[in-house]
Amino acid sequence: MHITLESDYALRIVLCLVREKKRLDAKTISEHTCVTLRFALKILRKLVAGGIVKSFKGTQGGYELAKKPEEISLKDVIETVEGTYCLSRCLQDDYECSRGKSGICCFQKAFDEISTLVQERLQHYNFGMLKDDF
Amino acid sequence: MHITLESDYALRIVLCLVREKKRLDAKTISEHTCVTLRFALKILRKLVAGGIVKSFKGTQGGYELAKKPEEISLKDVIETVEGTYCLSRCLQDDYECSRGKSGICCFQKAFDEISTLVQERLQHYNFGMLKDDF
DNA sequence: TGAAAAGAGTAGTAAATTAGTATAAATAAT
DNA sequence: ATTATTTATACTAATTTACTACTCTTTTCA
Ligand code: SF4
Ligand code: SF4
Repeated sequence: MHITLESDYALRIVLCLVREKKRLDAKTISEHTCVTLRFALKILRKLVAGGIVKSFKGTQGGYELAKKPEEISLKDVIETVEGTYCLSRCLQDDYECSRGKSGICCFQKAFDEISTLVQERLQHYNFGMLKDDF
Repeated sequence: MHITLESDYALRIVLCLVREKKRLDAKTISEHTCVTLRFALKILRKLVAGGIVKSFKGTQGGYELAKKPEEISLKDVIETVEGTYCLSRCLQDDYECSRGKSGICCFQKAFDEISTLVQERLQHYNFGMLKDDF
């Protein structure tokens, strides 16, 4: 939902793979990104499940990008890690507003509009654009 | 920083005052908004400190708006409760990125641009516009 | 063929933040 | 003076975030 440290780590990890341009093992990625090995492994699993990176087991294993840098947006990475972005938890499917009234409220409409805007902007930035100026 | 339940409650409280158009005590506000009395009192104090509502002590005391509805934006209320809005904690003044490198990073630049956009939109919506369709 | 080097999966814990409460003090109206 | 109200500080509980531990599986290559 929100952008947490975990998303930030995920972005760093993807950028690391973009820049090194070769298969890297989790330990190397961890060192390059200042994310602990265990946490990096956990995040990498999400990125694999999300189709952003490919993994290879065994000796000489590691991780590679599954797509071209310009095909990976900030939104792709963040939403793979956090789920759909939204400005307020009110917009989450399972959230039930404690105020008794039914129907859509004015705040919700505003939050929804803004969330869409944020998603569009996050979609706009991709790793093809970003790779050269970290 | 983010929009939490507390901000949401604050918005409901302000809208309640906008719609009732008269002095209300905390208990009444609490009932109208489905926010517990104690928590509503706490939020009301922040709104008073932020110049959005005025308080009156003693018998027949309570709270009134300190400004016209159209002069109160969603941003005013949210930032009074949460502090300056930002998309990622990276943008907070005191945050220190754990990655060793210095300088501004590409993600930070994107986050900053998007945060500004969100703030502009939150500023755009005010209680003059919203009061009639809750 | 089996040891070593990787990642996968599940569960757990610790830290931080959010949400909410309790209590005592101050103030204003009557 | 009494009562109805807000103010202030401190506290606790619940939830979420951040991170770790342990065990299992897969792959490579001597
Ligand atoms: S934005 Fe409206 S519907 Fe959503 S939680 Fe707040 S009051 Fe409820
Ligand atoms: S956005 Fe960049 S500077 Fe900010 S926390 Fe992430 S890596 Fe660090």
